[in-house]
Amino acid sequence: MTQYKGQEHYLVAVDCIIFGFDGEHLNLLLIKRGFEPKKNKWSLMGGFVQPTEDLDGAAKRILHQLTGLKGVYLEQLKAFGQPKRDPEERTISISYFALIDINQYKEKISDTYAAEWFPLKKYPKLIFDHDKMIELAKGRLRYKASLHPILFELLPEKFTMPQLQNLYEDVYDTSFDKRNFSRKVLSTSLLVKLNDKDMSTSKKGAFYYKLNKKQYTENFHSFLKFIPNPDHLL
Amino acid sequence: MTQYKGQEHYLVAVDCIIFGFDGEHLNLLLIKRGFEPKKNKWSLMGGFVQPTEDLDGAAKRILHQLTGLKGVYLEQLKAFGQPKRDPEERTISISYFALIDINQYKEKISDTYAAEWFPLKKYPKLIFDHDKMIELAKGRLRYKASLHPILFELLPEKFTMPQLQNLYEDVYDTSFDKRNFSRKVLSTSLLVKLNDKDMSTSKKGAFYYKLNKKQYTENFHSFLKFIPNPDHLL
DNA sequence: ACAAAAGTGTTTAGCGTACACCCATGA
DNA sequence: TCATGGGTGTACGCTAAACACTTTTGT
Repeated sequence: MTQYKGQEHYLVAVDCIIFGFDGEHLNLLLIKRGFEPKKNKWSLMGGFVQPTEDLDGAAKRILHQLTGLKGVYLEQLKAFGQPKRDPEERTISISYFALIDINQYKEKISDTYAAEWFPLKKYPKLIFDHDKMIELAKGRLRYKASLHPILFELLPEKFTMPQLQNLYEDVYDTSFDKRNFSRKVLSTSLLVKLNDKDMSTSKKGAFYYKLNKKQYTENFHSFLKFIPNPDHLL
Repeated sequence: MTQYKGQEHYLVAVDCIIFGFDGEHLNLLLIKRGFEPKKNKWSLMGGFVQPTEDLDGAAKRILHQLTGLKGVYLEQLKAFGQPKRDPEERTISISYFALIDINQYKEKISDTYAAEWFPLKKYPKLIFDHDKMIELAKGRLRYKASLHPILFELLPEKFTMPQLQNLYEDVYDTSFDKRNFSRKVLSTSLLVKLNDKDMSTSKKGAFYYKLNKKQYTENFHSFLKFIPNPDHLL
C-alpha cells in the first residue's frame, strides 16, 4: 500500500485564460514568456504555486500581477498533467479562466509583462498545451454562458442592450432576434434601466443598463434561456 | 520574473469519489486508509501520480486497483491545494468522480483495501478535505444529471423504468409523476425496450430497457429536461 | 377477489419563436 | 429629408405539467 516516502514531487503551476470583450469581439490576453524554455514565445499568464498560498490564491495573485485587478471573476477550469507537457521539468498546471472588463485592464496595464490582446478567433501559437487550455476554456465559457449570466462579467458597469447582444452573438458566432433577446433578458430582472444613453454608436442613442447585483448574485445558479438552440452551438 | 530554479515541489495525488446505485439509494465507496497519517480512518480511494502517467491515467489506475473495473465513467472534478490539507506534507490532490454499476463492483471486489459502500446521505467523517470533495461531487452530479443522461452510468445493462425513476428521485430527493417521467425519457429515444420483464419487485413485472448506445454517445451533450424545476434542486 | 405495482392519454396553460413597423436623431 | 441604428407588440404552435384509471398477476 502506498506511502509518502519515495514518491516523486512535481512543480505545480497555475495558468490563467483571461477573456475580455472590446465591444466587437471576445479577446484573449496573452504574454510573451520572459524566461527559458520558450523565452519570447506567446503564452498564457502563469506562475508556480507558492508554499503559503492555495490554488485560488495563486490564480488571484497571478491575475493581479498582470492586470492590477482584484475581485475578478475567476474559475478553476482543469488540471493538466501530461508528463512531458513542460519539456523542462514535469509540471502539473491548474488552469483558471478569468472574465474581465477590458476597459479596467487598460487603465491598470502592467508593463512588466509584454502582454497583448488577441481576438479569440485568431490567436498565435502558444507554448506547451496552452492552446488546449484555451479551447477548453472557450467551450466552458459557451457552455456556462448558455445557462448562467456569466457574460455580464465582461461588460463595464454601464452597457447597452445592443452591446450585450453583440457579446452573446460573438460568443456563439451567430445572431439573435433583438426583440426576443431583449425581452428574455429583461424578463429576468437582472438589469436596471438607466436614464442616460450611449450616443456613440447611433444617432438615436441606446439606453444604458446596469446589473441588478442582488438579483445577479442570488439567482446566479438559476438556469437561463437566452440562447435559442444551445445544443448545436456548444 | 519567475524561473524554475528554487521553486518548491509538491506531492500530487488523485482522489476518487465513487458513486454507485443499489436500486434504492445513491452510495459512496470508501476505504479504510492503510497508512499513516490517519491510518484506519475512512477516506476516499486515492494515490500519488506516478512519473510516467498523466492525471486521467492515475485516476483510472486507482479506480482499477480498487474495483477491478475498466472503462468506467470518470470525470475530473477539481484540484484541491490548501497548503495544510494533508498535515504530513503539502499535497495537491486532483479529485475525480466515477459512476459505476454497483453490481459489477460486487463481482470484482478487491480485498486489499477495506472498502465499504455508504449511503450518500449518511457517510462517516473522512480524512483531510475529503468531505468537501464529496459535497462538491454531489453537487456536480446533480447539476450534470439535470442536463445530460449521465445517471445511466450507474445502472446495469438492463433496467426498468421504475428503477430509473427511483434513481432520479433519490439523486434529487424528490418525486416525479411517472407518466410525465417515462414519456420524457422515452421521447429522447435513448432507450430500447426489451421483451423480458423484471418480476422481482411486482406481480405484474416491469419491462426491461437498455441504453441505445449510439443515441447516447452521439447526443450526450444535448440538453435534456427530465427534471421539472432543477433550479431549486441543485 | 383483492392488493400492489406497472402502464398508459388527454387537457390546458405558459413559454418560446417568428415576424415588421415606428422612433429619434445627426448629417 | 433621409439614412442609421434603437426600440417595441402580437399571434401561433409546441412543450411541459397536472391529473386518474386500467392492467396484470401472485396470494
